[in-house]
Parts: sequence; C-alpha cells; structure tokens
Amino acid sequence: MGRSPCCEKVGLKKGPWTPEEDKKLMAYIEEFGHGSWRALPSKAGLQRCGKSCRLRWTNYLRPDIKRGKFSLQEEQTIIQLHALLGNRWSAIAAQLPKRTDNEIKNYWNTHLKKRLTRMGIDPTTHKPKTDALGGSGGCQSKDAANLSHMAQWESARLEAEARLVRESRLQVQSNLGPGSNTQPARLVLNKITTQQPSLPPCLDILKAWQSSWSKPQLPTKESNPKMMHSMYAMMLSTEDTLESPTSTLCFPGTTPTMLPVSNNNNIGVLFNENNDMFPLPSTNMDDGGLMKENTVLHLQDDDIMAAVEAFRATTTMYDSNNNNVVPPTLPNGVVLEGLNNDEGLVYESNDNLGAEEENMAMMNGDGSLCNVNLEENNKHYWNNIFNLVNDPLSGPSVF
DNA sequence: AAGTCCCCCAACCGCATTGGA
DNA sequence: CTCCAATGCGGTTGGGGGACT
Repeated sequence: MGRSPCCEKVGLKKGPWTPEEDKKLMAYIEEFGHGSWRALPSKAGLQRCGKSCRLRWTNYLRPDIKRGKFSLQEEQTIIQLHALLGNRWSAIAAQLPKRTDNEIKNYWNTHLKKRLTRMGIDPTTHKPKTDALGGSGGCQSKDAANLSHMAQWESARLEAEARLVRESRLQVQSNLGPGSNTQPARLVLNKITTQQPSLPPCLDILKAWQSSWSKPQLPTKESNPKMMHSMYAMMLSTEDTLESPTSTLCFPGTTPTMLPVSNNNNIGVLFNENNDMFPLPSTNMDDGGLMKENTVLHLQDDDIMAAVEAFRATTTMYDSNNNNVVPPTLPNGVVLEGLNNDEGLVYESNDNLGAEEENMAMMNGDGSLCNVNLEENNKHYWNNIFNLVNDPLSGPSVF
C-alpha cells in the first residue's frame, strides 16, 4: 500500500556506488544472501537504504548479468516485444537472458526509440507517423510501404493484447478442467529465445498468450474441440473493431487474386519458400475466431495464396461441428516451413501430409519449445526494418 | 587547450503490487 | 477484511565523459 520510507532517512548515502561499497554488498550477499533488503545495509555495514542496495545488486553486481553492446538479435527481440508488450521492461527483460530491465529500458530510450523515430515510426504505437509516409510523392519506396504494413501489424498486436488476456482467462479455466493433466501445446507466433525453456512467471502477457493457444487436437470427437487459432485470427475477429490491414506488403505478384476459403479455422503467420513471414489478412471472422463459411480473402499475391493452401494443408482443421476436416494437398511448388515436436521440418508440396501432423511452431505444455527456428522465420520480416535502421542513408530520406 | 554541448546509463523517485500479520 | 512493510516496476534525473567548436 503506502510507500515505504527509504532514502529520505537522513544519514544514508546516495549517488554512485564506490568499489568498497560494491565489495561489501557482494561479500554479504554471497555469504548470507540478501534476505530482507531493508535489514541488509546495516548488517553489511553500508550507509545505504535497502532499496539502493537491491537496485545495485539487481542491475549491476549480480553475477549473471551480461553487459556490453546489444546484439542485433537482442535488438530485434526488444523491438518485437516492445511492440507486443509496450513499456513492460521487466517482461521484456525476462526474454533476454542476462539483461536487466533497467538496461533494456535505457537502451530503448537511447537507441532503439530514436532509430524508429528516424524511420518515421512512432516508437510508442509502432505505427508510421502520418507525415512520414504521406508527403514525399513519387519517391515512395517499397520499403516505406512495407514499414507501413509492419507498423500496422505491430499496432494491431498491442490492441490484441487486451483481448488475449481476456480470452486467455477463459481458456485457462477450460484447459484446467478436472482430469486434464496434460497441458496442450501452444502455437508460438513471436520469437522466444530458445535458451529459455520456460517463460518466467513475470511474463504475464506471454503466459496469457501461451494459454490462449491450444494444440491442434487429434481428430477425435472426444478431444477438446477448441480450435487452434492465432493472434491474428483473434485480432481480426469481428468482435472488436480492429482495423484489418490488407495486403499492403510488396509481394512480387501484381495481379489481385481472389481466394475462396471454406470454413477452416486457421489464420496465422505464414512463411513462403523464402522464409518471408507475413500475416494472413482476413475479414469476416466469427466470434470464436473462426472464419465464416464462404469467406473470400482479397489477396494480391500468389505467394500468399500458396501459403494459405500450405497452411491449410498442414494444420488440423475442424468445421463448425468440430468434425475433423481432411486438408487439401499442397499445390505444386509450395514450400512451407513446418515444425513439429521433434524437429523443424520443411514440408514441400508433394509431401503427403496427414491431418494428424503436428506442425507449425509449437510450444509444449511445460513451456519448452519444440526445435523451432523462429529466428529464421522472422528474419525477413525484421530485416526490412533493420536494414533501414542500420543504413544511415535511408530513414528520413525514404520518408 | 578550454569551453560547451550532448549522449548515455547508473541510480533515484514514487506509485503499484504483494503478502504476511 | 484491513493494514502496512516489503518489494516490484517504470519514469525520470543528473553526473560523467566523449564529441564538437
């Protein structure tokens, strides 16, 4: 409740820590553990408040802290998670082993935020700034269009988050019914470091997110009929008025294509043969996150169409009566990066894929990841951004 | 070389949350 | 159920130091 009295106590030192103070703090914690932070300073012979000691330990002295420059992958992870989680630095830090929330926060504020701003992307909303994409006339590049699309999706992620939490509550309850001692695997759409076998408890959003996925069940009527669905399906459902960005990515194809889709339940992130990742845009979802029958997707690229077919072909599907639907075969030439619980697989169009196949990026019920090369899957998606970020000649000149 | 500016990041501040009494 | 100490967390500050003039 109330704020605890702390450093306003007279006689306590503030400001930078000296090496002697660091030694005392480390020696004490190594021998006794930190115990009560409030009691620690006097026991350790420090003229500091407990809070200051805790901060010094957690942000600097802890032995498992990695210091120094952030890697490109770390940067990517931060941006992705920030798009999803916002300024929840502790949650973001939980996905970056050995980095502290304070360090990530500083890095965001001093580096990444500025880069996104330079690119014409609002670092708060991850949307393109209106004047950034509008006024430059004919010099609009594909990159700019891509960025616009990406930013729309990042924004949609944020908006979807609230829904994820809401839905996850319901699903957690239903998943934890009596006798269900095996948690379902969950679809993973975001890059999660593979060094981290389980999500830490503080990452409430991702936990909720995980909980919102249910593994594609074997096609028995007794199985949990809950559909596997995706973040995108949820965010595109008609329950809310989320804007549905449609195919503004610059795909190679130019002829608009109409793809009829029956009432399959799956919408999600798709990968083409180049590992390009893109969301499947759609409308007309029902309240359960399922696509309505006879929905027509307006797509502009053969790759999308092929990926949709591939996605359908490699995912267990149910119709509105929870009957398993035999998936179609993959069209010729389609390659989809599919993943199962054993190892990453690349399904090709002439593979005979059964409905029982477990594929796509999966997370086991205990939180451990399947052997998923999500980094690779995300690569092209983010490369567009980071190429611009890292190229000093782009950025403002693009916009 | 000296002064100024600006960036970075460790540390602080204060509200929010947790959990025990 | 309430209270409150302890802790968590995110926003902000300010000093050190490098870059620039």
